[in-house]
Amino acid sequence: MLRLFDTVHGEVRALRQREEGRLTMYVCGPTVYDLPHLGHGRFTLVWDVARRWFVYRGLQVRFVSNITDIDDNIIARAQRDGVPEAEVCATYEDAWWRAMSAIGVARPDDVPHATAYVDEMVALISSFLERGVAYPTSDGIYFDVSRVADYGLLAGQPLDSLRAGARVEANDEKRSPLDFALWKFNKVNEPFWPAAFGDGRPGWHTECVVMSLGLLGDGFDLHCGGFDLKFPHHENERAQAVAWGRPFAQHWGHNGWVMVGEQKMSKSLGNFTSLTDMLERTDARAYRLLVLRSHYRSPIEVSPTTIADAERGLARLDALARRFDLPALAGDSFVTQADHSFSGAALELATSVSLALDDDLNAPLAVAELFEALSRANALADSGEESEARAVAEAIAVLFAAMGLVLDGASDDIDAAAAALVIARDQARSDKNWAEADRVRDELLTLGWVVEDSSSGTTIRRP
RNA sequence: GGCGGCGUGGCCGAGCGGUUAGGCAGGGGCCUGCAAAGCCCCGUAGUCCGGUUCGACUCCGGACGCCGCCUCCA
Repeated sequence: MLRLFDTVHGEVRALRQREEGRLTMYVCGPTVYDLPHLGHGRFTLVWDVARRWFVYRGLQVRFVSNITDIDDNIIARAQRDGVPEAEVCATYEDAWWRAMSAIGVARPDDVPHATAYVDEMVALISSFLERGVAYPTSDGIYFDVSRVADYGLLAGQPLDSLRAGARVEANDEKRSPLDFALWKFNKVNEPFWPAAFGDGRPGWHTECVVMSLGLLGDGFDLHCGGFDLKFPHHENERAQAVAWGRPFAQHWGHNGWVMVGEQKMSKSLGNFTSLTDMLERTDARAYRLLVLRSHYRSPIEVSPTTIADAERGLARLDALARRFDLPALAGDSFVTQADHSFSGAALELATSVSLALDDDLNAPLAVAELFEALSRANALADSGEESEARAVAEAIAVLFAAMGLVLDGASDDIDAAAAALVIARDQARSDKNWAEADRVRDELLTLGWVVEDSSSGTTIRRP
């Protein structure tokens, strides 16, 4: 049984499905006004792993994640760069999908764009105004949080204590500092949509509630995002759903953030590294492995040291794939356990990995077991037990693929010159001409190849 | 001030009331002509102070330290 920590109840509990065998999940996506950073990489990887694992375990998953393409930050960026808002969105949405593709995050089943749902948002806000749940001020329409009895459910504290902690509010027209903008009236030179209550643009919290309920329907199963979205974003989405009279997400999942030194990586602190930059100097799979090696609810340290650490681990996995000539699985497609049957040691491995991941996505434990199995597979092969070894190695590849990590055992393209050197070295070795063999090896190393000998002769590969 | 989380060996990072986490780095060994890759062995950690217990890294209490949310943020 799949179990997952639920933020509302503060405990790991069964992940139920509204409809048996089908899981509906919504993950809050990015606002496209800048390059994605490592934090975006982490949350997308975490929930991509979750999605893939649920699919592996036999669920039919409908995964929805939005693109926020209207927002104050986008307007500010457009004005700064002197280009239309739509161009800012197009540029950074493109960068987003490139990065997602690079880190192997599968495309959501649906990618709603906020601007395509403005009519629905306007209708919802009108109904809130009619019922007195929302009220206008000089700059927009606000939601009256006092109208939702259990406001603060996700924050884990009652309205009063939230209000007590609220920082000084610039807008004294708001009835409560916690009231949030459903709609912002446009200023000069700002994009707007027409509305009876005043032209303008929707607030962020309204976008997600309309899109998630619109695509997944009442009482969908799982709503995810970073911990920092818990409050106020998710709280406010939920408040609107309550006021709307529609059952909302049944289970809430939140992931931990990326730390830089002792601080959270964030836009406001400016201490972020863009995912795009990192991918230029790192195998994207190393970042996935790094993410998998800590629990999704814990903060992760991303530094040159931890990335290098993951890269070396990855190198061992790839070496296994080369040794057993394992096929590359996953990537754009999903792996399901129904497509694989294991027995013996491979079955034991699959079982313990499943137990780990079924229990609140304990990927670090699963990875530990897989690395243990990696040593076992090599040891079996070293002692000549080829078929046993192969069975374990294949299971390792399948189980990593179930978490979206593709092992790369492909051989590199070897040019004619290098191929000739390999032949020369094999000749020298069989002649026991060690000086010549070493000279040829040095030459290969100089050309950037890693040289490995085996009983069947010299093999070379790129580092 | 309110709420939540964390403190594990050189580094990263899990589970568990008593039996090995795992990875990286380091040391020793096997294999190898020498390497590389691979395998085996090794350090035997748990912020501090109390308590519960036959026994605590694991439960309870306290102290200290750190991080986060309460404002846009994944």
